[in-house]
Amino acid sequence: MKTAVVLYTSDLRVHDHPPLRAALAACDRVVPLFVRDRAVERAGFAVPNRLAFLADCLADLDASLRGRGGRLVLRSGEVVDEVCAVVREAGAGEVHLAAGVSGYAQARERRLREALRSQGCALHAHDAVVTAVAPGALLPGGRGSDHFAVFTPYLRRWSALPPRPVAGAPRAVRVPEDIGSEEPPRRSRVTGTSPGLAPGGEGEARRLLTRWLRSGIARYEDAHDDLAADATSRLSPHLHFGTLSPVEAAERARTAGGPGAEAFVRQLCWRDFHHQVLAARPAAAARDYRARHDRWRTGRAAEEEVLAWKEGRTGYPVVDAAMRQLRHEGWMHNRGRLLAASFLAKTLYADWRTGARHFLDLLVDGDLANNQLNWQWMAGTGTDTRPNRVLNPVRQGLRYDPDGRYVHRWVPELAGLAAPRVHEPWRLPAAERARYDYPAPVVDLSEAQARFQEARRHP
DNA sequence: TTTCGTTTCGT
DNA sequence: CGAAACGAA
Repeated sequence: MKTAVVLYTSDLRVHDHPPLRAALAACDRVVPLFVRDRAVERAGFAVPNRLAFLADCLADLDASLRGRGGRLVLRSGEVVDEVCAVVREAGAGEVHLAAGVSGYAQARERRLREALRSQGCALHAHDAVVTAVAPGALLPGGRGSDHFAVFTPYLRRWSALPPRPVAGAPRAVRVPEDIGSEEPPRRSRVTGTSPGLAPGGEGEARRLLTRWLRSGIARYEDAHDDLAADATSRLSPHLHFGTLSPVEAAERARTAGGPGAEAFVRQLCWRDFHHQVLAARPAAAARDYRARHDRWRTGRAAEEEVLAWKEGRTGYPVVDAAMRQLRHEGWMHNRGRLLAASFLAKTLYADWRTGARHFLDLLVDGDLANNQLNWQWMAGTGTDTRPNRVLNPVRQGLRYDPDGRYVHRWVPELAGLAAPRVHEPWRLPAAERARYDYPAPVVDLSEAQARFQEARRHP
């Protein structure tokens, strides 16, 4: 009787799950294991929004496994210790998991492999579980480089790759009976979550994907940047927790076809792109990918401005709308992320890490690779070789929220003010402006622009 | 085969 | 500015 452990991390599903399939193919019994990792808590990544979403995911995964005759085993502690303990209890000869990209995930895999070897247990890390294409599977032509630094050539190669076949969910999962498990966490017990937080779980992910492909994706190409249209897939939390397989999402989108599908698959490729950058440069999670020698503003004034940004009261309506959506939903429209990030890093000229951290504190899809590298892209320290792009929040508002509906939704103080004026309320005559209980701009745009250009001129 | 210079282009 | 591709050497 052979037994395997499947360590779940960011892959909380039963469909299209190579580690689970491999374990079932090789062994009679499998222990599906999730460890609430103390190291994740120590790093401050176990935030309410994601803990609540995670609770849904674990409950759903447990239910799916029970429907197949198994169950999910839940532990908490140091991940290596807990896996080793379960391996011992189950007499397992192999452990399967999805390969991860972050420095932490890479170290975890290394430490796990070492610890298990001394117990005579093998570790199998599976590619193309967290991403559609494994980091390092595609490399640029010229020698020396271990990753792509430009998206377009990466997309070309990524698109030409034959996709890994999508694996179905297993019919049966036989789990040894004497392996103890903790109670799964309850979503309702998590405090401090965003009121409009989306539900988690693989079932929800699959319903969302089906609905998206049937009725949402068709207008994605035209409307994905329209803040009020809210025409994005909202699949990001499911991709982050792995309740949805990126391989399956891409495959089913390609089958659905059309320009919307192509634009959506392109976003899945962006996700892989950022993962392969982080896998090759794990330090980029906390340090400039390209040093631009920025002297980010510090001190009292800057801190106050950053606080106004976090609280959605910068006086720039579309920025504030985006920041309030983040607080309320634990999610933000992608266009909102871009303009909010540009505002912090370029207009306020505050350290991108401060903004990235705030996003990770609230985003239900808060993903190290996507979040940190998109922030770096916007801050001009990322892979982009043209570091001086600044998004003007007024122009962004006029362009991506032309009728002001997004601002009206999230900044109700301005609900009575029509576009285009809603994007620059400070230009209202003083008497009229006083009717709206809305702050004046924290900084002047042209002053901010000059300050930024000046700082970049003198490294 | 490998290295180097040139051209193109970048969410 | 600098990555990537490509063709010349």
